[in-house]
Amino acid sequence: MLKIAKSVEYAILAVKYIHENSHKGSISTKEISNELNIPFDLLAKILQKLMKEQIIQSKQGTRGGYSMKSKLSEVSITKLIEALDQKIQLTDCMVQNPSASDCGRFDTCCLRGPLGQIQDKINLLFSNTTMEEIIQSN
Amino acid sequence: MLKIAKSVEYAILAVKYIHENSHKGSISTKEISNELNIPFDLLAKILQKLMKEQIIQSKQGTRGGYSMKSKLSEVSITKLIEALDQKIQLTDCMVQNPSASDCGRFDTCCLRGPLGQIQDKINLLFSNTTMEEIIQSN
DNA sequence: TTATATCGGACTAATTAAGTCGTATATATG
DNA sequence: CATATATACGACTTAATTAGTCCGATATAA
Repeated sequence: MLKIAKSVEYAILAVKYIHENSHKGSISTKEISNELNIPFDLLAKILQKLMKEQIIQSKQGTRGGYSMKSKLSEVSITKLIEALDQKIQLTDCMVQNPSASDCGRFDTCCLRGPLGQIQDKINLLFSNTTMEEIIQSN
Repeated sequence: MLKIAKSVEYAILAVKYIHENSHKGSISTKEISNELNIPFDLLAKILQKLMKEQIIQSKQGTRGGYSMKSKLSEVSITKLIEALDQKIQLTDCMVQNPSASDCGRFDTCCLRGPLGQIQDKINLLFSNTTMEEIIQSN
């Protein structure tokens, strides 16, 4: 219960790897995949999404690969989560403007209030944790 | 991502219902199932687990059903989660004594530290929220 | 021109979560 | 004491989600 997506885990590990090997220039998906034991195709999709959000930048073609674009201190876990089209959502009815189609018992739902508060706090935990802190803590 | 189990949702709703209808005596699974639109068999299993943990008590046979056993203020969401054999676990490697079989990259895993801290705080959020507060907030 | 990369969508497999079924046991009531 | 109505509990099936794979296209250094 309350698992974060594997793609988010992989993204954290990959960003760390790219940062720590930045002296080498562009780092290929293949290298990261091999070093971190992350399925190549899956990792490729993840890196492409991080690139679209300008967290990393890419260079195509031979000797291509990825390098950091954003500063580590600006890359929160929340930023990674959003880049990967994921979201923190404790229940089906915890959406922006919930309607009866989201919540089986919309009118009498006693969960949105208290769980909403918890969810907000969880969101803060992730948005206040940056890649800089994660890398320093090792 | 980060969804709580439906069984936990149902448990919260059911405990609320049992409490609010305590004047009627024992409340049957059938009544709760009908009123809250929760699948009967699933709800039955949930209530049995809550009973084993003494959150509610049961009376078998005709006119049987469930009534509250614990005080609302003593029933935290964490208590419900545990009664339902669920647990808060952000990643596969966030277990008590992680080994290489839990964590694909055990030695170099940079997630257990920072995510562990977040997980601890999430645990607190759930253990500090009781059914009393949930019911009052409506 | 070729080998090596990223790009990006469609598809499949695996895992987990949700829900169902069957049978046994308990008990109030006519 | 028979019957209807409940809980008890394990096994099983189905649905949903998540993870992982495949394929063809484009870009580019050597």
